[in-house]
Amino acid sequence: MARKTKAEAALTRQKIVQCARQVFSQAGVSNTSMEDIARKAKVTRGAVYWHFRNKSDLFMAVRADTGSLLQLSHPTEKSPLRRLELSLQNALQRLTGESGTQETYQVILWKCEFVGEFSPVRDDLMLGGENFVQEVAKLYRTAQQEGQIDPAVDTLLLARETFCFFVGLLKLWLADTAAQSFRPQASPLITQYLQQKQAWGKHALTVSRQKPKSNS
Amino acid sequence: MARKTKAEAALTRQKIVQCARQVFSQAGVSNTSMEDIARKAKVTRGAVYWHFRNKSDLFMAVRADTGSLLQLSHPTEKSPLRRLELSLQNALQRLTGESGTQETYQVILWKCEFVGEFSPVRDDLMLGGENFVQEVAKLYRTAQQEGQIDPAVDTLLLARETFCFFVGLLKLWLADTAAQSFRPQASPLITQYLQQKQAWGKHALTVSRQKPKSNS
DNA sequence: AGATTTACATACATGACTGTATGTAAAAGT
DNA sequence: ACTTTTACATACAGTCATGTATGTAAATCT
Repeated sequence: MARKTKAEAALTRQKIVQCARQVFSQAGVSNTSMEDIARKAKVTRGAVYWHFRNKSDLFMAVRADTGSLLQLSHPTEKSPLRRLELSLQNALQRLTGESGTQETYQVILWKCEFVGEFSPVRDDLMLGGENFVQEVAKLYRTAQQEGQIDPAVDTLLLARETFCFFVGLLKLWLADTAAQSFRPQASPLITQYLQQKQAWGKHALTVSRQKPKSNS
Repeated sequence: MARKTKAEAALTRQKIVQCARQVFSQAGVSNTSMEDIARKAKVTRGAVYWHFRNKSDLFMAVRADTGSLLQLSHPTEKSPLRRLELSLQNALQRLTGESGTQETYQVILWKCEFVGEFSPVRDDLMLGGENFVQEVAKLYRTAQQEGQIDPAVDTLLLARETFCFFVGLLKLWLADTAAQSFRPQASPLITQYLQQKQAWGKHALTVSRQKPKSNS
């Protein structure tokens, strides 16, 4: 019952966040009470309410504690399409390797209702998504300039398509909790998806070498 | 207070389902009480509990009352890729036109926690998805045989990709409740997505007419 | 060293929400 | 015509979760 030092307090706070994430991902956000979390963290509700105003506040902390999957990695890679693929594959690997990340996205995509106090979270997610789309669009533009993808396609639209694809992929990957049917296919899915994008490049090279196109 | 005839009872049941769907889509499943639904349907909880065992039972009824978006339409269309596009576009149109359909999918994709009694629903959704994937894979196979898409790609994997794309599209479409940013782009997104698939066909034709490939 | 704040644990008040039990009048069966 | 269901409305009991108020001992401040 001795009062904790500042560092110890930070630790219990961190533990509460971790346990909240776990319980959320198992029982869903609405279904877990503050006491469920407290019990798992081996504290009382008093501790939880001291660190967080309410459940949605705690939920925000859980999110803030988790890194975003939707960001480009491998900045040294020079091929834009290859870099995008590595980023997506890396996201999958993080999902597999980092249990906390997997739990958080499990909550976000299957175990949470974006209503009331949680609506801002959805908007925030969409904002992050739009950010990702813009960065991917840049990649696609340079790839287009390098003649790797069809100059006819709208790169911004293409980036949105990729975003849709990846959101769906994440959702289905997380749905396959038994890791039986979908998860093994996820990585080849990404590979083939991006191979198609540059498939044009191969054919276009063959074509343009024999018959240059006129600008439209 | 007069007892209702069988037909009238069926009507109140239907009304309860409709109101449940509306309230679910606005407040989320966990956040709505049986009385919320009863009030909206202008009955008491007694009526609701007479027709449905509990909330999850009512939720199943709401789902059963809604047609699936994930099915091929336009069976007369002979071009497989065109048929797929028409099906996806049709799904979007139904989402826009049929308020009940939109509400149900709003619930499924943003306002529901697939936990406990609701876990079977997720599995059922995935099953329906796998069914859709198989049908789309058939379309892709015939398209491939007709030389419309790259013979190198795995059509089953391609169908899963399309499923991912569409799931993500649905989710993002539904997130844009203001119908401002994403929804206007959804239809062109589908169009461009499927145009890319047959882009290979065009180039391949050009190439093969000038320089026939050898079989590998 | 004393005063003050911190980091909780404990206790309390309150309010949903659920499920069931009971009542009831009319419809449906015979 | 009489009995039995039906289709609810009403009433009741009980659980559970929330938020706050209070207590407290030690850490931190001055």
